[in-house]
Amino acid sequence: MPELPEVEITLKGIKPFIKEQKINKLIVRQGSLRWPVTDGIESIVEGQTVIAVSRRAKYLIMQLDRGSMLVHLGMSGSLRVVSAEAEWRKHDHIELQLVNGACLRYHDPRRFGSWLWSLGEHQQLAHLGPEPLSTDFDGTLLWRKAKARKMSVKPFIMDNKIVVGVGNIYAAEALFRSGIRPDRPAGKISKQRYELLGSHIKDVLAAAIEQGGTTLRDFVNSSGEPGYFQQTLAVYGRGGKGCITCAGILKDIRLGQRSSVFCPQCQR
DNA sequence: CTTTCAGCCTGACGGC
DNA sequence: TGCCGTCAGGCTGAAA
Repeated sequence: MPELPEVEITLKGIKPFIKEQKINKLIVRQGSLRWPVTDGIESIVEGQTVIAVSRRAKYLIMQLDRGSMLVHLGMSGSLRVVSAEAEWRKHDHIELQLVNGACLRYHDPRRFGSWLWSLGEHQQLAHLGPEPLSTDFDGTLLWRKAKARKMSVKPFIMDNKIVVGVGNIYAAEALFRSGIRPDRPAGKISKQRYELLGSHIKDVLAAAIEQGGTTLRDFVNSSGEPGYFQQTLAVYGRGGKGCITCAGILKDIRLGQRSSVFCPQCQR
């Protein structure tokens, strides 16, 4: 499922094909996504040029001459560069055709993603926390924001107002690498341990980007290939199996309605 | 203010 | 074999 690394992989893959290219046509076959695709978006974007493509949190932003398209891959979405004649597959919902002949297909079985248009700033981007891979983010910031918070540390680091882009997979992995139990109250963790957690969040996200992202079921990059980081996962999806460090049995608990796997021996 | 939780959606999987 | 219930997950907005 696309988290920050998978969105970054997608960005890198699509950018060369669409940057500075003029839009020939946008086709919306299924506009019923997480939010309805902006009404009339097809005629709005036709003839405009893609000035820049970027990522903020798990959103992709395509900046046009006037206004921008905001794309979210939800949980099962992917964007692929295909040829103009490529067959439409089941769950291909949107196609962006460029004048240079490239086509971008948006595929999303669960339809939790979105594809929105706005002339100004998108509401979705208004109240986001810092980017985890930027210098704006570190363990000290986590420690400062965690003061007096009773929430468990795992849902805390997954809160977009604290830091963006840390989803269930990478939260679990970063906590394991840091030796911190996911259910420890956020406000009761030392500054020193937060420094460790902050750097492990950066490391695990950077490593996942290098491996092409994590593919559990749906994710493929813009060429249709899976990522390889799942081979590196120490705890996510391994509840009941042996810890890679101490061989103890990994525990699977629910925090904030999310499955949270950890090692009771290695994580305190 | 903080925290919790329903709802959106499809496909995979287990039990019967 | 097929039907049904459950789960997975990001994000929002309402409720507590």
